[in-house]
Amino acid sequence: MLEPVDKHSGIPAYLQIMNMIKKEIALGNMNFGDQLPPVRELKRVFGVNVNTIMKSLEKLQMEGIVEAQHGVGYFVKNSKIINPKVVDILEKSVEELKKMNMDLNTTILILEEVWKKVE
Amino acid sequence: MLEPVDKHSGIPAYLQIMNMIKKEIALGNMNFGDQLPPVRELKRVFGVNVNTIMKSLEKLQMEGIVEAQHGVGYFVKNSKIINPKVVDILEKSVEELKKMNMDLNTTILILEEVWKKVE
DNA sequence: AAATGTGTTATACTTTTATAGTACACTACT
DNA sequence: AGTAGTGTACTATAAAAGTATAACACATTT
Repeated sequence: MLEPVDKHSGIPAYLQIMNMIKKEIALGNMNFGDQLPPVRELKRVFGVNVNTIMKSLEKLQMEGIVEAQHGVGYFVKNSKIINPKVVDILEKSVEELKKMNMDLNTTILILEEVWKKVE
Repeated sequence: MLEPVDKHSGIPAYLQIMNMIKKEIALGNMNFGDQLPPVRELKRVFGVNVNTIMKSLEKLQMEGIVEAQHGVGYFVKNSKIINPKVVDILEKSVEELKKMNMDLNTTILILEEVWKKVE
């Protein structure tokens, strides 16, 4: 689930953290009302400084995805779980793409391009 | 094709530039042996400084995707064009995903997760 | 030889990202 | 009241990313 940040990816740590938390919520591993691990725990899990955690959480709060309660903790505010069918669709596509020796990065690049054009 | 960098995305400019060039090559819009636009032109197109362009091109060169020729230009060295079927697969998936009101960012998050698990 | 177009390098500066450490404030519980 | 667990705020420091500007070096054309 929550893994240490990749410090060599070039992507800012706070963005990676935001994305991992968003992913957990989208996949239903964290649900509305759930309490997030304490900032000191998150700091340990992600392997970054408290300030970096704070920046991620503050941004997530601005996006309305989590909510802070002083002295208590952070809570999931967003209830938008994705349709399980989404995972099915992607699994089938990924199976085919892997057979064609596609790598993840290139796939994402093409996906972004296709996304602009479709519809 | 080549668009100005998004300075508010949080993704470093040199990474965005690398990705756009990789995409052009993967889609077959740039082919083996083709000359890239001059650095001063790229600077104009992407809306960044020459040094940022140089950083992107040097990294692409290290990855074996382009090659520099001093005083002449940069050339595409990589010939790996993707199978057009890849675009077909993704187009169909994107159509369905858009019907379910999925957004691009969430889709990419789930895709990364699915990529790890499949096969 | 000169001019032009190309890549290359250097310097100084600003902003963003991240680390580290410390202290403070609020809540829940006994 | 006290204490443990939580978030919050502040300062200082450093590293990375990007900008602005200028000069330099190589290749091609005239």
